[in-house]
Amino acid sequence: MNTNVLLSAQTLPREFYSRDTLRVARELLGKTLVHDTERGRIAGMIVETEAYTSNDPACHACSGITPRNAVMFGEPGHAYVYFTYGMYFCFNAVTAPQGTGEAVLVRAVEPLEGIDLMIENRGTEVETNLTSGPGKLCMAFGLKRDHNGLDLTAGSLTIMNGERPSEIAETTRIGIRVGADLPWRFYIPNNPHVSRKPAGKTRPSIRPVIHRGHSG
DNA sequence: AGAGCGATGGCCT
DNA sequence: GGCCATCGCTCTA
Repeated sequence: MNTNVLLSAQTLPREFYSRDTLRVARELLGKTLVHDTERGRIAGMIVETEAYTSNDPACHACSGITPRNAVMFGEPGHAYVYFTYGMYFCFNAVTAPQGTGEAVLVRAVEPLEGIDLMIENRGTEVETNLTSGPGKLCMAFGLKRDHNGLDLTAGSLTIMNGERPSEIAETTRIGIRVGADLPWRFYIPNNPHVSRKPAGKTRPSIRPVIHRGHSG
C-alpha cells in the first residue's frame, strides 16, 4: 500500500458498487458525496436515491448501449452524469457488474462542507434549497458534463463511508412516466433536504414504507 | 398546498 | 419531431 491509504481509507471500494442495484441504492443513504474543487471541498450526506436497473423501462440503458448511456455499461463505481431538460445535470453512481447498464440516481444530499460554495453555485442562501433535488445538487457541487465517467473510488469526486440511517423510506420514483409503479426510491425519513415530502405524483395513494433496523 | 407551465438543448427514432 | 430521472415561477385555494 502507498501513503494514500489513510486518505482513501474511507472511500467506498469498487465492490460496494458491483452489487445488486437496489441494495446499493439503499446503502448509499448516509454516505458522503465529496467533490474536491479548485476552490475547496464540497461535501454532503446522501439522503435520497433512486435505483435504475437494466430490465427497468425507466432506465436510460434499458434499450441497449448508446453514446449517452455508455458509462452505465462500464465498470461499476464510476459517475454517470447526464444533461437533461436543456439546462440541468443529474448525478448517478454506476452499479452492478461491468456489462450491465444499471445505476443509482442521487436525488438529494444534506450539505456538510463548502456550503458557501454551494450558495454561490446555486444563487440562493436557503439551506434546504441548495441540494434538495438531482439538478440542484449537481449545480451546488459544480457537477457537469466533464464529470461523466469519473472513477468514484479515486480522484476528486468520491463517495465516503458514513453512518447508516436507522430508518429508510421507500416510495415510487419521481418524474418518470414508465416504470412509475416500482417502489425504487429511497430516502431518510424526516430529513429536510429530501426533494419531496411523500411519494411521486403518479400515485398519491402509495404511502412511504418505512423500514426500521434493517440489516446488510 | 397543489396544479400548470415555460425555459432550453441533447438524444434517439 | 417528440421526449425527457428538473426547476422555479404563477395562479388558484
